[in-house]
Amino acid sequence: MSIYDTLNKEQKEAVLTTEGPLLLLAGAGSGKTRVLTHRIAYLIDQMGVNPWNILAITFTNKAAGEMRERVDQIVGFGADQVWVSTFHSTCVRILRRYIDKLGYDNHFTIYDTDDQKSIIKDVCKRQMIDTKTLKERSVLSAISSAKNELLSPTEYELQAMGDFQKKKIAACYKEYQRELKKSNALDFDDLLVMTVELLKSCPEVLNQYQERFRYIMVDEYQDTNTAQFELIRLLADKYRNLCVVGDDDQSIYKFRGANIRNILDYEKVYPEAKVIKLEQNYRSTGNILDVANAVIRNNRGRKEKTLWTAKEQGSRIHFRQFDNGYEEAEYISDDIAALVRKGQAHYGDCAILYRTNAQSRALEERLVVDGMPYKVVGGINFYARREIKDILAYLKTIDNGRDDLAVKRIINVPKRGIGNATLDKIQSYADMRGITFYQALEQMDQITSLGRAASKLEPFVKMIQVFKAKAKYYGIVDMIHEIMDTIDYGAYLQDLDDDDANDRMENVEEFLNRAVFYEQTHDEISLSEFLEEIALVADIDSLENGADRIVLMTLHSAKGLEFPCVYLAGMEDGLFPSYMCISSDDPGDLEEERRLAYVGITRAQEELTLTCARSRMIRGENQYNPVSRFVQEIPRELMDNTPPQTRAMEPGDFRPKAILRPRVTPKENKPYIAQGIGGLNKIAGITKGDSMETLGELEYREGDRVRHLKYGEGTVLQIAKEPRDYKVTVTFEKAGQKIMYASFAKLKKV
DNA sequence: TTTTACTTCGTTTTT
DNA sequence: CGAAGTAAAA
Repeated sequence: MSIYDTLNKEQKEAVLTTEGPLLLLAGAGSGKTRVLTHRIAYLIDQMGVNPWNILAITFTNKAAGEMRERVDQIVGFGADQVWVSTFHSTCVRILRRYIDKLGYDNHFTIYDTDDQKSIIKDVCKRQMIDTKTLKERSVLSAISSAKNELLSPTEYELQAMGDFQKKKIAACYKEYQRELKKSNALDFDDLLVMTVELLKSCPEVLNQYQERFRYIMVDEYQDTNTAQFELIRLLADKYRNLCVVGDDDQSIYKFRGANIRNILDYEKVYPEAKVIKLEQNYRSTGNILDVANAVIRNNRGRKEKTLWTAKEQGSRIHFRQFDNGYEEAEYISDDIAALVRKGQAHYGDCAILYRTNAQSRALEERLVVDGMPYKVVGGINFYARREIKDILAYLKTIDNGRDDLAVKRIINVPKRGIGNATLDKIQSYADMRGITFYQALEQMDQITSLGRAASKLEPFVKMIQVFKAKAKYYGIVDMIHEIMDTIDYGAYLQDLDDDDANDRMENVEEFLNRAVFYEQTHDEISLSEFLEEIALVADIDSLENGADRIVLMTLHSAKGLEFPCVYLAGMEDGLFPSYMCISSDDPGDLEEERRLAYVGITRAQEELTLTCARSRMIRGENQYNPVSRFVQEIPRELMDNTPPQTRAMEPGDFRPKAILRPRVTPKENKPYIAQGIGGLNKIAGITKGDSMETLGELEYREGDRVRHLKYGEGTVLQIAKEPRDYKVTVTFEKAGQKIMYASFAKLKKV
């Protein structure tokens, strides 16, 4: 009995088909990850393939991590040699080695969305673009789409002939790209574009990677865009051992450039391709599957397949309509509480999915009131938070002085009296000389126009130089401490907004934890590498498996996950499907939305509940929406409740009730912190289940002698109780007086 | 240069 | 409604 005997017929065939192009049409829950990992094992153990020659590509770090783990479990020897990674990390690894061939410095930085925005803002200003008619966001998304389609600025310009608007965008694209290059920076899309360009222009590099990656596997193939497709095609061109796995019914990233044709036309590009369909679902009950099939059936232009299950029919799915979003939230919260009470589920078995991130708020508020443990995935990215970005900008400046944006961000943080006027003077000097902003700073005595401002700049430059020198032998954690102490960041945060200071400090602490984790898990500590790993994290990556908490996330984030109990909230026409795509003239938009519904439904293993509200607060006003058309597509006999027919709104249909419920913001009263990214939900010294308000006792009092890791010994001058932490003032022998947070400072009584 | 008060605008979805 | 950006005042 081998590990391969546990596979069904189709799965087994997929595993044994090792040579040539292979398209795996894997329906939801059909065990595709299992097939992929077993296929890798089979290649290594049975076919004698060198693990070194295998590449497995996923979209998120989480997926990559899981695959890595499972491969490790079943492959006897050499599993760590298999290259398992995301598209973006793969590209970064290649570019770090060879991007100099494209005229970039191998030490490039990666710009995130915020960075992109500030660049494009500048560019638009210089191009004299009226941002009322042509918004920066649209320019940016046009550039992104162009890159996804591998269109260079010049090619885009050619295409724009005669189109006034497009010509403007083309000009922006060109200048935007020039700016990025000047800062030796790449945006997310560039990572792919540049890698493709590199492989196309350097045959010897291409050949090297073709030889290395003789067996290639791509997960979630339906979500690949043209650039990703081209990258894969190039790499696989020599040996043609390309196995792609995907489900056209789960293609939900068109807005991000995903090209559904990549999967639909796979057989045209690879005529010799073998196609295997995995249609047996191991995840959901028969009823849930029937619901999913009934909904997706309404889409045209899909590869025909019908999921089936050997599982029992299970209970009917649930449908409930409420007067407003608050009652919807209350119901879901109560329902989960009841399940848990009856012992039918754990919190961690339950997921609440919604269309837009904004919907999480009402749900969160309710869960907080009811004291339910939960965790929100998504929203504002952890690394996009102000306090984290500040520290990151310091690190980037120290690591790579060419990152103008980072330097400009921190030059007046904390306030040094350096304003826009000064910045502009330095920038124009830099432009004149063709040097970077930081280089201009270093030679500021040459900039005569600066006048008195120079005296404010000098200490800043000195400080960075000291940091740079220390960075040579300091670890990352030490470096962060050093920065924070030098600029007295805690005081700065408090000055900024006393209410938020605590939250922000917690985030900083979590950031430090990650730095510690990085140092512990890497033999060679490199600041650049650390910054790079951070740049490529997605929200979903943080979702840890073990925690017993209700998970809240968007339908998009939920792809690839499964839960015993799933709640789909906000099933209303206008919200889901969104108003945007109902009014769109492209019927494909609605189909994509329907696929999203399909993804949502197929996340459920046992119980599925659909909820909606008659009225809902959106953008500060009440909206009245009918029940989602996707609910109407579900046969009545599969539901425990009959949804009201969708019909046009008439006056007097709804009686909007005054909502008396006091609004509680999660911020003031949160048993579990709900923040963008996982792992965040711990506060030092407070274990899960504790309420934040029950502040632990401190082991020292005013007047006691204490020891600090960095400052050494001192005397506690004052302890002030704050909502979630103690603020301790200590006079240190060596370092002098410092004000710090107890949970952060980790003071020890002596 | 910094702070404050007022206006505007947005919601899909994110590696 | 709330965040974020802009104009005016200090």
